[in-house]
Amino acid sequence: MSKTHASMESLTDSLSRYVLAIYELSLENKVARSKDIAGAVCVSRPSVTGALQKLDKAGLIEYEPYGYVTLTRRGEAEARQLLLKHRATQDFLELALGLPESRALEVAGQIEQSLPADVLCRLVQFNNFYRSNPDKRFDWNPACKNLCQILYGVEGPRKCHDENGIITGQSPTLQDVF
Amino acid sequence: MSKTHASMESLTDSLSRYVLAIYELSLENKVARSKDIAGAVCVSRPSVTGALQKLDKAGLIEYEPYGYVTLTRRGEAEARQLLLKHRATQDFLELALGLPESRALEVAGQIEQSLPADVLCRLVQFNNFYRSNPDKRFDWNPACKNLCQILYGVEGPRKCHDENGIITGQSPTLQDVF
DNA sequence: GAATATACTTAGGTAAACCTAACAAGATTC
DNA sequence: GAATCTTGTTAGGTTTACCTAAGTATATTC
Repeated sequence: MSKTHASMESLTDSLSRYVLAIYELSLENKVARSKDIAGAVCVSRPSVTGALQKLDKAGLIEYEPYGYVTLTRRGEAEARQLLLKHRATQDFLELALGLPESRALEVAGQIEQSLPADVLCRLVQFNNFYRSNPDKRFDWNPACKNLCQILYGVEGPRKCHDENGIITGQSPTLQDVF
Repeated sequence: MSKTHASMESLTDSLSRYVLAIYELSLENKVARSKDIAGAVCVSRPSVTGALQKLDKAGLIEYEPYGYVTLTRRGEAEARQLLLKHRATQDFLELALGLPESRALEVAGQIEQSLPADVLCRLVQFNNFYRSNPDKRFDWNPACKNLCQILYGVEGPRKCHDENGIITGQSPTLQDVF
């Protein structure tokens, strides 16, 4: 019988980061240890303890104080779903928006949380179509007009990517034209 | 001279919702009143008071207790940027992912927050390209294979859109196949 | 097997973002 | 102009998610 794990309609952003870390550590090292989770999620060890207690209550991990951590079947399903969201987002950012891999990885981590399953489903289909139809892709080369020219027919204050199509980190001050 | 408004590197998700509401109410009614902001953001009136105090300190609004609220120049710039993020996201969801307008609006509100400016810039360019090149679009019609077929070569547990290409709200249980 | 080091937890605190209940300031009405 | 809304604020509480400092368990070393 054990616990009444409150099932929890949907994981918070914060908790899902822990789930993902546990999943990846388990693949690497067979088991996930609290200290390594802290490292992966970039929080203090006490924060991990608190998160583990919640995840345990929610039935997503198997966990005894001072013991190793493993994902339950439900936890693993959750982790895979998160991973798919991440991958789909990253794919899209590289494939369709032409972001360099490192930046796509960064941004995907911010966006993935807010992808509902129906949108994810379509995004995956879209990516696949776009991947296998290179002729339909938007050409991200320097010859492309920049945002402000396309949108407003005026020269913008700054470009958002350099001559090589690599983003500069500087964004155009959209306020000036919108 | 006045206040040392702490400038605040970046608005929190919550505060930006208030800024947007103030912007839209100002357009409609000339001025924004606390009660209407509460209605627009869907929070209690005390929550609005708290948020206004923070936004005032950050230099984004002009605000005296018991008075009307107006955006400063910086606040207005912030609001326009947020609006652009929202519009770009919604456009993308309809144009590229084929979501119906109402659903696109819903989901855009969740995703927009996490769009950095460099990605926003590219997204706008992408949308514009996609809008003016209908031949390059992915055809979201019922004949298209569903997610699971494309990805894994197997029939999925459920479709994520019905015969008319309208989403059902039901998402496929990706866990089962991924 | 006692001493030390590492790993984990508890205790207690902070900050953001919300809430309800109660009070105060403006605006309306009679 | 006093009584009564309506609106806005303060007071005090909750939850989530983090933190540091200090104590406890386990593992390692001598």
